[in-house]
Amino acid sequence: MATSVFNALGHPLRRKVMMVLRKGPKTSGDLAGMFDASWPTVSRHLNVLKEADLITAERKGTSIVYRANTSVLEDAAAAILALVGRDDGDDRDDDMKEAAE
Amino acid sequence: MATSVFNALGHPLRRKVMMVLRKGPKTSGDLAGMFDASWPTVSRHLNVLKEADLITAERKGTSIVYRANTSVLEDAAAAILALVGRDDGDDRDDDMKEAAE
DNA sequence: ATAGTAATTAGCGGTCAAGCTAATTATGAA
DNA sequence: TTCATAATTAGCTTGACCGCTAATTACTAT
Repeated sequence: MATSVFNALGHPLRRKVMMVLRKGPKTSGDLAGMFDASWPTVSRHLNVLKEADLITAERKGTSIVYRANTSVLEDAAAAILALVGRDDGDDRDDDMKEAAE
Repeated sequence: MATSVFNALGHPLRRKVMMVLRKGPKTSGDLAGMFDASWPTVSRHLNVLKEADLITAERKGTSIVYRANTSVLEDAAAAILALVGRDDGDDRDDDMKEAAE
């Protein structure tokens, strides 16, 4: 869960998409036109963001409108802050060997 | 810069290392013993975190002590919050086609 | 049905991340 | 020096990611 969010944000173009989207919804074509990458490439980046639940897609006639899902971004920020100091205890202890205390 | 931080946090084991390290410094051996992964594997994960400046390494006799670099985590959280709403204007507009307004 | 536009999916080549074992460096002790 | 321990680096395989072009799906309009 957190993994997919961080990985999604781990690409500059995808962060830029989030920056654009937080100002308002945009269609795939709008976004594809904003970057140097080809349309299919942008489309796949959008899919990565969607899989991470960072954006939502809604068909609007012939276009598909994308919107930022700010609550997930807030969750991600909270997860980092948990790493910093305050223990909000996310992150399951899988593949941990023992109690690690 | 932000890319390396997000990618570093994009692996569960590395987030767990950060969770452990924020409670206090640990040697590579300590950390290697906590996870199911082999020692070299853990070592490389530590290196990824170090490259992202999320941790620091200091030789202490025969061991190497790792410490969390909380300020970088705070920066990462700030970067996400910038994505959420407040415009602290990180993230350079590389590979952007135009003004995108 | 046909044509046109919007967007994704398929497929390809190249690169990079992740895991392992084995080999190597580095330090400390005898 | 020699031995033992700590940790990384080297080498390998597997699988995922990134970017492209070409092909395909989805919808609108005529």
